[in-house]
Amino acid sequence: MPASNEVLEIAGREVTITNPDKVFYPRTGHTKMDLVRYYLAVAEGALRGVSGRPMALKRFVNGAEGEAFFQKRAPESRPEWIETVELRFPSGRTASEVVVSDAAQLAWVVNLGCIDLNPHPVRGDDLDHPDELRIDLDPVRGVPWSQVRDVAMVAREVLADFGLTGWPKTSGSRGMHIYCRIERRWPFTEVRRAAVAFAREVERRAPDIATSKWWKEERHGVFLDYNQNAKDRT
DNA sequence: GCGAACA
DNA sequence: TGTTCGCAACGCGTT
DNA sequence: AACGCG
Ligand SMILES: [Mn+2]
Ligand SMILES: [Mn+2]
Repeated sequence: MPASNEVLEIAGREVTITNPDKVFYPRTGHTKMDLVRYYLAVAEGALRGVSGRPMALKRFVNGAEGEAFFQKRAPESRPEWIETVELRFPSGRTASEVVVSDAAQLAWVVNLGCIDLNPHPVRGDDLDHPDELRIDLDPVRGVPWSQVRDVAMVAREVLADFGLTGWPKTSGSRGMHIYCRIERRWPFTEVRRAAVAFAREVERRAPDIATSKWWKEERHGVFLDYNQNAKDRT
């Protein structure tokens, strides 16, 4: 296989795809270029989820079955059309994270080996006030998808009681996220408090299938991971 | 995945 | 020109 | 402060 790169013209930018023929999905033989094409096909929906939001890069440089690593800081070498925002941590350290808002930027992060996208629940212009409350459903090993769905339906009832609408999506290989748009009015600590209360209420209504216990050992069924709403979580 | 260092 | 090597996170809860 | 967790 020739190792020549592929240069795509996307949204008026030239995006280089390195190792386009590299197999990223050994079971099916799909390549890195296949993944790029996939993301371009679904770009409208993908961008709706990540646009304007800083994101952590989870890089699978050796394909979907290889080990991944997280990267918060945008690579130093990048096109001038890659946007970043500077996050500041309590430690005083900072990180310039990538903000993807168009298809060219999307293809660029996919080329880095990003298979799934991990945006923060904030917009780049206000890093301290989330506009999403995230209900993170993490099934413990062995819990069937149907049970994740059942818990989601309970979550929907609780949301409805508060006049909120949830937008579900798959997350990882077995979980689900339910995103709820909220006003950019509360800091992370307050949004997280709401998530804790929400998790406990779902657990109260469906104790046989849902849990809000932090320790793995104490969990049964589907874990409502309220800490997903803490700062610096994606 | 990539740039730097090295043969 | 080809190969090797180092590097790529951090907040929060519990004890 | 160290560890579990994602
Ligand atoms: Mn999850
Ligand atoms: Mn989680």
